[in-house]
Amino acid sequence: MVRQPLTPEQVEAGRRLGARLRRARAGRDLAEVAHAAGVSPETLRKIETGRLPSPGFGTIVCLGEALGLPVQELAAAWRGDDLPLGAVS
Amino acid sequence: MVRQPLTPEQVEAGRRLGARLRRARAGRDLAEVAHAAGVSPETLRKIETGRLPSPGFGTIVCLGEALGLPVQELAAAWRGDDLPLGAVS
DNA sequence: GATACGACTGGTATTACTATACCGGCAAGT
DNA sequence: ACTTGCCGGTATAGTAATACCAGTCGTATC
Repeated sequence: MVRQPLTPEQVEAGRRLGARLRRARAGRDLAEVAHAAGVSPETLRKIETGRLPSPGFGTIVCLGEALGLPVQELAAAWRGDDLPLGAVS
Repeated sequence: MVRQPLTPEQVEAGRRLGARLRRARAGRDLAEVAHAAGVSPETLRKIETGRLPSPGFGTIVCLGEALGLPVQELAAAWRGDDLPLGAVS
């Protein structure tokens, strides 16, 4: 085996992570935040919409910094330990 | 542009991250830890040696859990905010 | 000393995915 | 209508993740 496709669970995790990031960004301009984090706007948008389910570690760290969001939060969102119930939009 | 190669800084960051992981693993068997984290031993070895400078976010989260290492620590190692001086083996 | 065992290393190969860019479309605000 | 910002689709270079292999080092065992 070489590299099996992402499991649905990983895709789900990516979606949670993206939702968390989007919520943290709130009003700020997407392109602005992306630039501050050192990633392209396109990439950030795809992460937020869950189309990049498992971004690079550094990418997430930089985004967390740009958003003032602790990495721990993002890890929790990724694992799903974050929104135990139907929390939030 | 499509995806420019990793910058030397990113490679450096990957090396720091790998070193941190290796230190955290300490005595434990590499294969055992890798299995616990849900990654292949080969992959973990490459991360530890810095040959995978920018692993997936989920990969690092799982490894951190398997090693009992907070993600924040790993993020700090990645950024270099961790070992200000010549700290440690 | 030679052999064997165990764990780590560097190299190569392969597939799936990331990160980026460009496009046309759609909704809201001016 | 025009601009601004987000969206989904497509395309592409480069990487992640995995596997296999041969070589090395240290510790035993013979």
